[in-house]
Formats: sequence, structure tokens, C-alpha cells
Amino acid sequence: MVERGGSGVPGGRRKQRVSMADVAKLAGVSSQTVSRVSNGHPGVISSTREQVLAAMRELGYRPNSAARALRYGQFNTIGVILFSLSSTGNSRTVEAIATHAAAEGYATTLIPIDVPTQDNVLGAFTRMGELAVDAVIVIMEIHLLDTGTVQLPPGVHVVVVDSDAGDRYSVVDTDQADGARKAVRHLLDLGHRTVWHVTGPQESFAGQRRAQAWRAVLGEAGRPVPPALYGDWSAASGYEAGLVLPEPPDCTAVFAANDQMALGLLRAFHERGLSVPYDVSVVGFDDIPDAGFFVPPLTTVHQDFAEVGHRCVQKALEQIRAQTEARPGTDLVPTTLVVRGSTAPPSV
Amino acid sequence: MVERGGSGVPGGRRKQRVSMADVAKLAGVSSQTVSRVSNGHPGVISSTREQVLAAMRELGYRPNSAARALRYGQFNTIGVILFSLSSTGNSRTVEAIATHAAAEGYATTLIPIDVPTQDNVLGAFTRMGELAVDAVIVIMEIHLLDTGTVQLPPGVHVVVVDSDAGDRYSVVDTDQADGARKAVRHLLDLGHRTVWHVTGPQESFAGQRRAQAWRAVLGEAGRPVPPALYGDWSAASGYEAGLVLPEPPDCTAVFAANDQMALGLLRAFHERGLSVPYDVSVVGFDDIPDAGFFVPPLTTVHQDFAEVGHRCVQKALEQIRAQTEARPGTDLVPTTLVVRGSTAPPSV
DNA sequence: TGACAGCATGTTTACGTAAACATGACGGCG
DNA sequence: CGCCGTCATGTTTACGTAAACATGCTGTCA
Repeated sequence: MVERGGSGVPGGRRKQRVSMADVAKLAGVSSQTVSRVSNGHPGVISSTREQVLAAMRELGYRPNSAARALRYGQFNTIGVILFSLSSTGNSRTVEAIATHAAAEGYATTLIPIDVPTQDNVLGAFTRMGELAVDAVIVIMEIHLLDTGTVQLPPGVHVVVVDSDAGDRYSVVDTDQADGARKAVRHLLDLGHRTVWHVTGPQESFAGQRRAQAWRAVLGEAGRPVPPALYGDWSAASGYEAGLVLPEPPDCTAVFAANDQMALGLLRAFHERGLSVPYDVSVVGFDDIPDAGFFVPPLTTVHQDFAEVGHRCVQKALEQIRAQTEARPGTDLVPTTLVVRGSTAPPSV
Repeated sequence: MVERGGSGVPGGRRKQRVSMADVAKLAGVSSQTVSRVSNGHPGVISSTREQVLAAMRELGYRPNSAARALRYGQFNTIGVILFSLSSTGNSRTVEAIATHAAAEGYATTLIPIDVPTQDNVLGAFTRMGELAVDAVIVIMEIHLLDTGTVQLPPGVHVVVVDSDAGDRYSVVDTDQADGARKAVRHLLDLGHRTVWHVTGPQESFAGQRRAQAWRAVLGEAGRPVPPALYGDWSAASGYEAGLVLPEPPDCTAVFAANDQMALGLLRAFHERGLSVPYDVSVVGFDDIPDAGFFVPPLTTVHQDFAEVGHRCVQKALEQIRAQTEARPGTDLVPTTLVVRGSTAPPSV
């Protein structure tokens, strides 16, 4: 391949990118015609089109998306701000977002926040303004955002996941409360007198909602409400909780705020010589792929992360296309209870 | 806020974006001076700088990254092509990529491939050419890529994860073989006569490597090589395998190619009334966060996904900065064996 | 036959930024 | 006192694309 000589660029780094002008020159047409071919516009006679396509192939032409974005004022990109990708649901939500966005011709840009301090979140939002993004999906406890200082750049649309900010933002979330209700009611229906609860981290909105619902169901049913045990989503914290829970018949049923903590519980009970589900019933939340293979298989609340991601993209695209501001409101994705082997009527 | 009147744009959608020219007009300077302030260039007297900054604040100016990218010929973005984000390690690798990229001022764009057919991969690569990306990290069995038809756009740098394509691409991967060796040796050292193996999917490069190493270690030690049981990474497939493995003393040790299949094994053995580790020892691979809370806690090979992601970014940035083509070669990240409660000397 | 519609294609311009070059004022030194 | 270097700032231009407008040719119908 020969170094292009005609380029007026003096010395240094040669230009690697093939532009429309290059294609146009080779095909012997104007760059506008190349543009029309490139975008499939009508009004190009087929012989010309063929010539242009041939030139494109020969030079390996690819449209420059920066120039396109500049021209159109759009990036065809959705940004996702998140704290951690490792947390159970996030990666599945993000995957769904990326897949659906791709199907709509949008790319997905990740904006990770290593430590969820106010400063970092703020920084991410600031950076985001400079980022090539048409809309942003925030997967994070929203209370980190709303100290008032954080100003979203205008023209950027926002959808939020896992949050109580439905009054200010457009929110999509799993119906945490309903899921938790299903879990607790299932245990009560089996005949348990009451249900213990291992919570998520206290600053987690999802965790709070699950705990609230747990408390509410017990209250409505007139059952005693045992003290909550505080976990942090990790199996380790579930294990810790499992070691300090009282023996049956004081505790015959536990609702863990997620599956990993439920796993920790299972291990703790196993070590204590308590049989699940005969001595103690355990219900989790999330329905991670492995949940069916715990010992025993875990009864849990299934979250449809894919649907959450899907709706996020829908909402974001709606906003982009309609040029609307985020319409506040919360969109709840329903859950289902998956009954497996970790729950049974109390044996006492 | 008042609709700007001076804009020559007729009718329709008003321009939302504030440009340097707007800031310049308000501050009473040229747009070049605004550019200098925006980029922290020297040679702007502080009073002028203040004026410009004030104007920026007042108008809410944010640099337009499309224009920047066009000017610089760079996007400050790394693309990640992947098949699934849900697979154990991928989400952690991607998270590490995103974090390290962000630290270097690069955004991370996800290019998901829903079904790993040749067509789709090809499509992703084609799209990628149009995508605003300076380098690409491919997390995927590479053999899907190299039928020869797939042509990477020139000027895009590539790093590959989980592949044997070290002769053509720059590859970063966990040292699969060494990890598997450690697992098998650990079991032999405990006194087991031989070790059974539940593999990953046959088209997985990582799975192949682990299986090869397993076979090699047994061969070197002069032990019989039992038939491999074929799994697909899922706990379900591990469970299936666990149901058909022979009773001790024919089978006293199993090496599962990942932790989820090991989990399935544990459940199968539990159902069969076999005690782990007294009747059968089990070793996994990955060291997922929950592995320590399986029943019993799983002995497994720890993969440093974060390091893999880190090195990917390093390599990608090296290529971008040096304007070098991908230097072929494989960079292996070491593993560690984490011994927990699922392995013990054979009781027979 | 001439005017005009319709169509393929070319030319101009703008998108927002920043490098390269131009300008002009001021101060120091011969 | 005048020349020139330095420094703050302005002006021009190019990056690649595509809309808007311009051009020129062909064929048709009055």
C-alpha cells in the first residue's frame, strides 16, 4: 500500500482514515453522492452506486461516526452509570440494556463508579456531560445523587433503576415490595408463626423496600415481628446471620433479602445441624441461575432483570425520540415466586 | 430562559447545545480563547480566564465530544465485544476494564452478541467499524472470528481474552492450564488414585485448556485417565454429571471446570448420600464470591478477573498510544488454588 | 418545437473544536 | 529612541458528514 502523496498534511502521522472524499475521488463522483450511497438514499443510478460501492470496498471506507454525530447532534449511544457490575442483577440488567440498545442501533457506554461517594457520582455526571451520550441510565441507589448539587446537563435524558426517585426521574424497577410480600406470605401460608428477615445493606433502596414489605405483611397478619438481621448482600453476611438466629421453634422460617445471603444461611444451618426445610425454611430473592442447585434447592423470588433492562432502553429511547424531558414516574416489573426445596411447613 | 434569537436556524427544533461561540460571545472573547480555557492551555491572562469561566457557568457550557473526536481523530473509547455478560467471569472482567479505562480517561462501549453465530460476530465487527471506538477488546472464543472473512477495520487495535489466537492477536488470559494443573495435583497430592473431570462446553477454549491440563497431569503421574464428562458451565450440567459418576472407590475426586458445575456436583452427591469431602473430593474453577459458602465450602482455583481486565486495558492503550498494530502474543495471568472444605484425602 | 417537470449529480455550507498562523501591544536593551 | 522579542488574543482553516440548494440533462406534452 502506497503512502498517499496528495494529502496536504505535512510530515508526521499519516492519516489512516479513509474519508468520503477519498472514495469520491476514486469513484469519480462528488462526495455527496458517496454520502447518498452510504446512507441508502434514493436518487442514485445503479451504475453510479456500483462504482461507489466498489471504491468503498477497495479503500475500506467506513463512515466516521464522530463526523456523523457532529452533523446530527446525536451519538446513538446510551450511557449506563453504575456502581458495581458484579452485583447479581446489575450485570444481567446491563446485558439486557446493551442487547436491546444494540437492536435499536444504539451503543452502550459504561460509566463505572468505583466508590459510591457523592464526589465520584458527581464526577461521573460531570464527565458524562462531555461524554458522547444521548441518554443515561443510572443503576444505583438514587439518594447518592440528589443532594441538589448534581445538575444533569440539559438535553441528556435519564432513566433510573433501583430507586425511590420516581417523583423526579423516570424510574424502572423490580416490584421489590410485591416480591417480598410473596415470599413472606408463602412462608406464613405454610403455617409458620412468623418469619425472620436478613436485610440487605441499609442504604440500599431495594433492601429497604423488601424489609418494609416483610414488616408490613407480618403486621397485617397480626404476627410478631422479630428483629431484623442486617446483612450486606454477601453470602458471608448471610452466614453470620445464620449463626445467630435462634433455634426452632423460635425461628422456623427466614426470608433473606437475596439469594447469596440465603446461601450463607443454608451453610450456617447445615453447620448447626439444622435441616432445611424440615427444621427451618429459607426463602431468597433474585433467583440467580444457581439457586436451583443449592442444597437444598432454594425457594426464591424471581426477578426479571432482562425486562428491567428492556424497559430502561424503551424509556430512554422514547425520551430521545420525543425530545421530552424525563417524565417522572415509576415503572414496576413484576416478580414471581419460585417454590423449590428450601421451604416446608414447620415440623413443630 | 429565553429562546435565543440570533441563531440563524429557521423554525423547528431549537438548538439545545451551548457551543464555544456562545460562550465566546457572552465573555466578549474569541472562541479560540474559550478553547484555551476549556483545555487548560497556558497563555490566557487570569482576568480573561475568569470571564470565560463565568460565561461557561452561566450558559452551562459542555464541550461537544463529537467535535472533539472529529478534530482529534480519536474517540477516547474502548469497545468490548462479548457474547454474554452473565457468564461468571465476564462481568468482572468487563467491570475491571471499564474501571481502568475510566481511570485513563477512556469510556467503555459494550457490543453484545446475542447469539454467537459467525454472522453475528461478523456483524458486530462491521458495526464496530462505524462505531466510535479506538480499540476493541474481544471476550469470546476466538475461533468464531477467524474463518478469514472477518476483516478488522484498519486503525482499530484489538486485544483478545479467552483465546488461542496468540499467534495473530494480542491475547490476555487467565493461565487456564496452570490453574487446572494446580487443581489436579492438589487432589493427587491428597492421595487420590485419579481425578475425574467435568468439562466446560467443547467449543470453549478455556474449557479445552483445562481439560488438556487435567489429562496431562494424570498422564505425567502415570494415573488412569477416566472418561471426561461433558458439561456446559451450568450448575444443571454439573448436577447431571454428578448423578452418573461412579461410586467410591472408583471415583473419589472430581475436578469441575467451573464453580457452578461444582455446585451441581455437590448437590448431586448430597442427594446420592455421598459426603463431600469424605467420600468424594470436589475442586472447582473461578472462585466465585459464593464458593466459600457452598456446603461444604468449595476448594477452587482463583481467577484474577480484575487483573485480566486491567491488562487488557493496558495493552489496548499501549497500542493506541504507540499507534502500533496488535503485537501478537499471549499474556497469562496466574491463578491461585484456594483450599477450602470440599477436598480431603480419600477415606478408602 | 419549446417549455418544463423530473431526476441524477454537483456545490455550498454548517456542525463544534483546536491547531496553526496572524496581529498588536508592551517592555527591555542596544 | 527605535527595534525586536514576548505574550495575550484574534483569525483562518480543517476535521468528515449530509442537508439544502444549484445545475444540467432527458424526455414529454401542448
